[in-house]
Amino acid sequence: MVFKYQAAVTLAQVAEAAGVGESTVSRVLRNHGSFSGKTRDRVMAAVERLGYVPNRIAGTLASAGSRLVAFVIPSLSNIVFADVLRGAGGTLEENQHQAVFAVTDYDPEREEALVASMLAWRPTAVMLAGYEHTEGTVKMLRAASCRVVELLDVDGVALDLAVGFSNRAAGRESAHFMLKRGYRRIGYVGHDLDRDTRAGKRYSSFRETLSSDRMPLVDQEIHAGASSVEIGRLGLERLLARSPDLDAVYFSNDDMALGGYFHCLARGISIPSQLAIFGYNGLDIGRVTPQPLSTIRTPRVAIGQVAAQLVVANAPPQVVDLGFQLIEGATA
Amino acid sequence: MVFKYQAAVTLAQVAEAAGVGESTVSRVLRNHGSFSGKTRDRVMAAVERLGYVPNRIAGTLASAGSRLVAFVIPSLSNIVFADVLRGAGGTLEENQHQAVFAVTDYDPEREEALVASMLAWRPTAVMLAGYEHTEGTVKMLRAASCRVVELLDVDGVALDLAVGFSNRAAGRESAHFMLKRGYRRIGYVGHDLDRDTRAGKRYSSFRETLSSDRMPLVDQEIHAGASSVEIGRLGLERLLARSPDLDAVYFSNDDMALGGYFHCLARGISIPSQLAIFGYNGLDIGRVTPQPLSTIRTPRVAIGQVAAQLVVANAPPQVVDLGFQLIEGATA
DNA sequence: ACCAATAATGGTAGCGCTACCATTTTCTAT
DNA sequence: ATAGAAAATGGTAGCGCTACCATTATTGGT
Repeated sequence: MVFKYQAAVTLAQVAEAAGVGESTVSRVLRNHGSFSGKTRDRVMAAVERLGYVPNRIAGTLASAGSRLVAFVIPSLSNIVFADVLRGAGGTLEENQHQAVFAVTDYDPEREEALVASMLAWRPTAVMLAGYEHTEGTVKMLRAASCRVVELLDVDGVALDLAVGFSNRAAGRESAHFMLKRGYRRIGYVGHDLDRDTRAGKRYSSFRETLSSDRMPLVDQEIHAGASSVEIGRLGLERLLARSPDLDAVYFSNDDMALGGYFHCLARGISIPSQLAIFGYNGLDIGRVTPQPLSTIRTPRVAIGQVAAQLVVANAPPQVVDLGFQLIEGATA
Repeated sequence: MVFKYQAAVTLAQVAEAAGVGESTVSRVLRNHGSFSGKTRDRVMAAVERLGYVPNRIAGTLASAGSRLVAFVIPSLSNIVFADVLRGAGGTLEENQHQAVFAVTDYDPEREEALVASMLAWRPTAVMLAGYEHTEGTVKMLRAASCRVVELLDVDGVALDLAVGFSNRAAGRESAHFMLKRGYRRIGYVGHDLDRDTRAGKRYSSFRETLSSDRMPLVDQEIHAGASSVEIGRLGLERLLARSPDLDAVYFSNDDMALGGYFHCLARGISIPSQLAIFGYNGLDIGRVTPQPLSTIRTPRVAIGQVAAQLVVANAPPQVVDLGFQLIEGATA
């Protein structure tokens, strides 16, 4: 048993009902070209009466642009991408574009497959996270007649447009901050660095900065899977079991850091005197904890907005570095 | 200056290059109908060589279904909808469907506009949050030849398909639980109930249950805007300033409850002996706090999965109640 | 070797719309 | 009034693909 409710009304039927030509209906509906007020009323009345909804599939095929913007992002659970989407969403909508998305789960092969499937919709632009893509993905995107925006990173060579900030600089500044505060036995708790390449860039840059200041990373605990509050808590527990004398820990992001923070609360480890905690992202929740989380705030919503603006304005290829802000909270 | 990279390759060009007819290429690409192995190799070689990407706009217009599923959701920042999308995403992808989405910001008028714009893509299905829609939205959806799924609620009359649980039952069970635990002076901290109608249903049902047990709600603090950890903290602070003798507070969701929890931690209010806290949603973070949050866990990912399955299977109209689970944490 | 199945292939009419051009109607200035 | 410009409208060829039908090549059973 199949559930189809009724055949869709077509523009031709509206034209017939309104007693005008198809092109007239099209002009009225798009408010493009000239037509009289009387005609417009007749057309709109027919549209209303028949419940006509334009078919954008046909419209797109007949004209040029799809006004579709494809987002191929690693995860939806990660608030970072939700924020970027939110930022872009508003701007796109104001400019009559529509967002389509697909989730890669941080898998480059899936990204390639999803980009291919997105390109089949002939989007105005494809938005991706970061610079690390498979060869196949890059080839397709180069060949495609659409804009490409790489988000949340500027450390590398962009395909076309890029909007983000430097993850390497974020790692470096975090390290400088912690050293300046006098922490000497620093550890790291992180998640899957191979897949989340931006976290990997922060990590290596953090680590290198410590080393070049002759204060190398004492110990680290890296979980193979995705980041989460729970994994952050567990990671810190394990790290401290091995290296109880750490005086500070750098986390791969705020979710992880929050887990570490909760672990300290539960175990009565006083922050930051016994152990300092530093995160990354600047999530809202980190501002409301009893002690505000020391972290780096990233302009996620703005990244989405700027990316969308560049696309709708068809701006020339460029890299926009929106920077970040170090938040001196109470945990480090 | 306009940036177009190259005109897209068409199926006709592939046919030409492979030395076969257009229909043969189409059959090979869709692996539908019959063709010889030799032909398939020739076609695939040409596809590869030219970098052909099928145009699904054209394909959809020529055939029937768009294989597009439209999500019109209130918010992306709210993890609830991200979870639902994640649940649906996998199933849809396995069945070669694509998710398109738009965000209403809990505004019914925006929902109406967005539904209209989504219907223009002739989606296979439209997924909405809850039962409360404008008259215009309902009219459009009834007239549309696509499936409609209302998510996250089953208290009401569904347009077509519905997948969720009873928010009224959730409010009722929360009240029963708190009464059973012996709390007598119960308060409520919530957010915008007019817009988030599901939170409104939980609230009124919670309140009625208390009243019918002759233990009416003592005080409440309701914030006009969206929910957040910060607003939860602030709400509890204000509520306690007015009614310091409360022994338990019910929050409109876990984000809000977490804010309340942090407030208590910061003020040294011991939980649950001095004040009990009860949330709603069963967010992961609530399990990792020093004291696990008492709350109701909702099957968000499963709701997305089931919704997607019903749509791809073109199941008959039905309401699926996936229930919820009361979590006896340590905060109430 | 011969006929019926069956497999493989090509041609082509739309899908519903927009872009473009041709035509008709209305307006404006003399 | 009347030419000339401007506004309003209609007709129709595609956009790139798929569904359908017609045609040709191949197969197997006798």
